[in-house]
Parts: sequence; C-alpha cells; structure tokens
Amino acid sequence: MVIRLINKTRLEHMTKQQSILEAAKKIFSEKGYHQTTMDEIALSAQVAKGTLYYNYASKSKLFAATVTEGMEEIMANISRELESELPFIEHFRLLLSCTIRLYLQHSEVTRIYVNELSSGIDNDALTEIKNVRKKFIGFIKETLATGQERGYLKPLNRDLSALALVGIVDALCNDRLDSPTGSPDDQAADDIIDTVFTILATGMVNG
Amino acid sequence: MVIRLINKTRLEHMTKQQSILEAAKKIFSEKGYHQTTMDEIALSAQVAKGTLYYNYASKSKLFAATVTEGMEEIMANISRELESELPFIEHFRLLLSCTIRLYLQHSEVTRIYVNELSSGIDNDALTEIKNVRKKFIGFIKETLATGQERGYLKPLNRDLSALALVGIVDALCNDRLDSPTGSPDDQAADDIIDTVFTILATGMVNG
Amino acid sequence: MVIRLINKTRLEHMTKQQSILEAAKKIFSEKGYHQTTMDEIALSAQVAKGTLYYNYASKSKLFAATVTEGMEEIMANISRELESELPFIEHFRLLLSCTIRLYLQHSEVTRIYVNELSSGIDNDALTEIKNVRKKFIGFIKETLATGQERGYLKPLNRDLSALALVGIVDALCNDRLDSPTGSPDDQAADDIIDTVFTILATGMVNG
Amino acid sequence: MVIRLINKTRLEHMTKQQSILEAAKKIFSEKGYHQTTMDEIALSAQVAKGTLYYNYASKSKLFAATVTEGMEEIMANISRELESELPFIEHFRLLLSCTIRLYLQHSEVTRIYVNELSSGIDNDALTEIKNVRKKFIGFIKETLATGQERGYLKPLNRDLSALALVGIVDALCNDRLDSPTGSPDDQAADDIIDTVFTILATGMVNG
DNA sequence: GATGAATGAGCTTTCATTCAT
DNA sequence: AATGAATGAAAGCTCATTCAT
Repeated sequence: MVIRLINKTRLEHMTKQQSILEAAKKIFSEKGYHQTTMDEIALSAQVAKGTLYYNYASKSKLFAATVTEGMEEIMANISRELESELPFIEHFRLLLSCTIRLYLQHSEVTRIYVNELSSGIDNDALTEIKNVRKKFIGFIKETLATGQERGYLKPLNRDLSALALVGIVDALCNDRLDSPTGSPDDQAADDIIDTVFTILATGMVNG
Repeated sequence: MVIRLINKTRLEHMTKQQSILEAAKKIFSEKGYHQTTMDEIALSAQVAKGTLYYNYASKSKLFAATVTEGMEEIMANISRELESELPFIEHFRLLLSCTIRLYLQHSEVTRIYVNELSSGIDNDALTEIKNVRKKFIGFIKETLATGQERGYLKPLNRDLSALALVGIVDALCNDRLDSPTGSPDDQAADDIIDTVFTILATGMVNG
Repeated sequence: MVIRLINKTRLEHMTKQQSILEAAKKIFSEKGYHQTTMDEIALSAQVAKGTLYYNYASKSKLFAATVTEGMEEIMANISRELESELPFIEHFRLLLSCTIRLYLQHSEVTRIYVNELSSGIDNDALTEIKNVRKKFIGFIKETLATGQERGYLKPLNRDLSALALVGIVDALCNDRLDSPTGSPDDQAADDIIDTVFTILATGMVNG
Repeated sequence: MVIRLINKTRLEHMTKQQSILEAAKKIFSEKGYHQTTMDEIALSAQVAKGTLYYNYASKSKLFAATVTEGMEEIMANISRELESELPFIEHFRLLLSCTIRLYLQHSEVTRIYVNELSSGIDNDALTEIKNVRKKFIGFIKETLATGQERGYLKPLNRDLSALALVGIVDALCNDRLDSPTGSPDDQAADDIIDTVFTILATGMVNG
C-alpha cells in the first residue's frame, strides 16, 4: 500500500481539521469509499486515528463532509464567474464552460461525487450527499428557468433538462478523468465544452 | 434483513447457475456491491454458499457476470428493435426510445451499471465491466457515425457525442428509478424520451 | 496474559460448540464479562475467532448461553436430588444443602451468575439471564409454597422469602469462592449449610 | 445519549470535587461501571475531562471513591440511628429497618455497591471497595456479637451470620430497585423489613 | 457437483489517559 | 488549578474464501 503524504510545509499551515479533509479528499478520490480505510487517511493526514473520530463521528460522516465541502466550493466558484452581465446565450455557454472546467480542475472531488453516490454509505451521510446534488441541480435549473422565461430556451421540462445537462457533464468529465493520460489538459477541456455546448444549444441533427 | 426468495416454481425450471445470477442481479441492484454478501445471494438463490464459489471464482467475478449478462441482453434487445428500415431521424428516435425503455425495464441491472462502476471491485472484474460499457458506447457510436456519414448529423466528436447520449440517459433514468414512486410508469418514460430526443436532436435553444 | 488451554484429550471428545462453551465458562468466571475478550475464548477453545461468531451471534449471546446452560444444569441436578419422599423439614434441609453444594461445585458458573447480573451486557442477553434467575427463584418458591400450604412454614410473602433464601446462598457461597483458600472444601460447605439451615428454619434469636 | 445535568444552583455551592463525585454517583448507578465513560461524568459534572484526572488518578479510583464515600455515609447514618439504648431485640429490629431504609434511600450507591463488586475494576480500586464491604460486614458483626454475648442470639458462626444478613438485605433491596415501579415507596420498604426481621429473628418454620 | 462449518485477516469504532497551554 | 484536543491500544465483529466430506 503506497500512501503519499501531503507536502509537509503545506501541512504546517493547516489545522488538523483541514489536513484531515485534504487527505480524505485525495484518498477517497483515488480508491473510492470502500477501499479507503481510516488508517490510510490518518496516516496521510499525519494525525492519529483517534483524531479522525475526534473531529468526525464516523467514516461516512467524514466522507459526506469531504464531498459537501468540495462541491460547495465548486458551486461558489461557478456562481462567482457567472456574475457578469452577458447576453443569455453567452451566459449559457459560460455556465457550461466554467462547470466543466471546475469539474476537471477539482477532479478529486468530482470523481467521488459522480461515482460514489450509491454504494453503501449509511443513510444519514447519504442523505447529506444527495442534498448537495439536489442543490447543484437546482442551481443549474435556475439558469435554465431564466432562459425559458425570457424566451431564449425551449419550454422543456426543467427538472429533466437540468438533469440532462448534469448527466452530460458528469459522463464526459468522468470519462476524461478516467482515461490513462491522467492530467486534464486544456485541449481536452475545450473539446468537451464545444461538444456539450453545441449539443445542448443546437442539437446533434443537421439543419 | 429481509430476503425475498425467488418464486419457487420458477426456480425449479432454472439451472443453479441461472438462479444464482438471478438472485445476484436482484440483490446487487437493491443494495449495491459492497452491502451485498455472498450469504444473502446464496440464501436468495436457495443454494449453499459453496455452490456460489463452485460456479464463480469470486464475488467480483459473479458481479461482473451479472452486469455483463444483463447489459448484453439489453444491447441484443435494442439491436433487434433497430433492425427495421426507417428514415434516419426516426431511427435515431427509436434508438433513444428503446434504450430508455429498456433501461427502465431492466432497472435492476442498469441501476448497478450506472452506480457501481467504481467502488472497489477488483481489477480483473472491473476491466470486464468497463468493457461492457465500452461496447455499449461503441454500439451507440455506430448509429451516430452512420448519421454523420449520411449528413444527417453534425460532424461532432463521435466519442464525446456517444458519451453525451449515454450520460443523459443514465442520469434521467437513474433519477427516475431513485425517485420514491418506484415503479417506472409509461408516462415518465415518455417524458424522458421526449425531452432527451428534443435536446439531442434540436438542442435547448429556441429558433 | 496467561491462557490455560483446555486439556487436549478432553477437547478431542467435544464438538466445537461444547469446547467454546467450556472455554467461555472458564474465562468469564475467572475474569468477568468485560475483561474477557473473544480472542482469549477462541484461543482457549482452540478455534478461530470467526468460529465463535459462527456459533454465537455476539459476545453477549455467548455469555448468556454460558450462564443459561450452566444454571439449567444446576437446577436439573437439584430437581433430581429432591425427588425422594421425605418429611418436609428434611426436604427443606435437602433443598438448601444440595443448592449450596452445587453452587460451590459449579463455582465457575455461579461466580458469573452472582457477579455479572448487571454490568453492561446488551439488553437481549441480559433479559435471557434474568429469566434464568427468575426461573431459579420460581423453583425455590415452589418448595416454599408447598411448605406453607401444608402448614410447615410461616405464611410469609413468598417472593421475598425465595429471594431471601437465594440472597443468603449467593452471599455465603460467593464469599467462600472469593476467599483465598480457593478450592471449596467440604468443611466449609457443611458450615454454610448448617448456618443457613439454622437461620432460615429457626432464626437467629434464642428461644 | 441523555445526560441530566445536576441542578445549577446546587452546583454553585459545591466544590468541583463534590460535583464530580455527585455526577459519578448518579451515572455509575444508572449505567454501571463499564458503560459509564469519563466524558459523560465530566459533562454531567460540568467540568472538563482533564479536571476529572486532576482530582482522581483514574476511572477506577473515582469509582472506588464514589462507592467508599457513599457507603461510609450510610454506615455513619446507621450508627447514629442505633445510638439509643433499647432492649436487644428492638435494637436488632432497628438495625435491620434502618439498614433497609437507607439502602433504598441511597439507591444510587447501593445499586453500584451490590452489582459492581466484580467486573474488571483494576486491583487497587477493587481492594479498596472490598474493604468497605468488609467494614460494613464487620459493623453488622459487632451487633450480632453483642447479641450473642448477652445470650439473645444463638451462637452461630458470626462471619456467616453477618454475611447472611447482608445477603438477604442486598437481594431484597436490589430486586426492589430493579423492579419497574422505580421509586421505592414506604409500603415496599415495610414489607421487606417485616419479612427480613421475621426470617432472621424466628426463621421460616412454624412453631 | 454440491455443501456449509470453519477460518482469520482486516475493518471501524471506543475511550481512558496524557500534556501543552 | 483547569482545560480539551489529541492519542493509540485494544476490542468486537464481518465476510470472502476454503476444503473435507
């Protein structure tokens, strides 16, 4: 078992809580929920195992905290980037492009988020995670709703549309992160953004 | 722990292999890979635990066999339904509609397929499962390729397009299966088909 | 930590269930419920730890089984010895004498039984143990009831009388077993029997 | 986990030592030694966990202190009530009645005292607790000795007699405290006192 | 082919105790 | 005198897998 320790000097500037969360994010992302042990996280965060439990009631709570914290950061970032006033279609493109970019950038969290939504986490924690997902989809839905109200978007079922958007993004980003090259280069991100935008904006069918 | 046994008279017409696979499908689908134990599967299939290992080398191999067999049946069904000669756009709609219908119909398998692609299955078995997914996406890609070659579809990146299609279908069907109403009624399926078709064919943006 | 293994040749004539129960009886008696670990019992019974759990659902269930089985054997023995037809007062003395003798003989079980009735065993198991105690007290009550009905005994509250009898026996036997000399010799048993009989039959106060 | 805090205004009039002892008494009595954690005691006593260790070297020492302090208070009370000059038989009845009354009144301490004499407390502390018990029995023995010397009581083995007395009182009071009605009412106490007095004074046998 | 008792490595979790502040 | 974050040894329990029958 190879455990890469978090860079020492970074650790010194973190509280234990932070370094636990950091370590958890990394290892959950690499190995998935069930193949990650609390021992590994403790080792990687350079704290005693008891310290994990002093800060988080259980493995699943730590997991939920990891995902929640990570996704909320992503959502906050997207929100910030979308604040500018732009024509709707530009706005829509921006939504897609920054979502995809942040998905790929925060690959550790999103990998967990996309892949581990089921798989035997206890119910409390699972509920918490599903709530983040709902929040994220609700967030997308708002933009779509605005577009529909102003007549820019077709009056499709909003829930399904938002789900569709998220589904595309999940699938493409996850495949990208799974492919052997590893680090998401800009070229790949641009390809994904273009394809997703074209499909969602104008569909696949010609003229 | 409630284990619903498979209907007795059905069991009598099955080989042990089949009843194991049947039981595995049901339980993996209900509880996910990690929360399913070999004891439960044996109990539900009404065979001894040793018999599981007599037929499948390990839990993960049994899991892989379950998914593979299930998805291949779905793919065969889709192929069969697509054999008729139709104008391309009708063909495309048919692809979507029967994919979605079969996804919802075979909810046990597809639930597993969508949710458990990561999560700590050993590598051999994981590879096998990923191969089924590749096969499925390749299968979608073919139809898209035909459409592009004949000029019906825009010349988008084919891999990404196929992934996008599968991603939308995964997301919408899984959400449907997850929602409290439980049994997938036709109304819901039709909604999904319409929305997916509209989006993929003509996009979300108006005129 | 010193674990005395059960005599090898005896082990060969036992089923694993029996040797587990035997080992559990010995170790629970020596160290009490909480200081006994499942590892120790497994080691002493010469089975794997998993085997304990294959046969008993939990530590507390194993404990309950140990006490129940042991006490029921004692009760069966007392019953057998009381079958003869004797004048009531002889019968009463016999009840006391064989109870005390068997308490001291089966010191492993009775030590557990007297000392561990509270102390944090989970509720299911605790209920089971308390039921054995009730059964034992009920058993004593019957003899007292007979004596009262026939006019040999004073019409005292039967529950309290039975409790009193058991309380005296518990206290004296337990003190005896606790005292450094260890092995309960006949002299001590006879002293206890005489004292208990005198007190319970005729009281402490002089004529 | 429900922790009832000690009444605030009472707390203000106590030293930390006292409030720790008070909290310990309550919680040890409710849950037994092993199911009580130092966290709970600290919480209930409204001090930090470190403060527990500042005042008592270990959990078992705190436990021993709790029992010792409580039992010594009971013994002091009994002594005080027995100071009056009475005919021996009245004196004997008074010994029983005030012992039983105080047992039931101080149910928190006596419950601990009766139930937790074994169960894995470390040896130093255990010795201390056993000493209190010896002291209590010695205390009873004195009264019995006086009675024997003056010819009021039969010349039975004094140790065993004292043990018998304590055994009866333990068993009846503990059963009473364990029974669902909860609060020990006077009726119950009187029943116990009468029964115990009759049995110990004149025995169970008629005429 | 089929069985199920037996295994033991490995996991999460608990909690008395310590010690820098 | 008092604190409470941090510790880590130790425990109960799970379950995929094996193998004698």
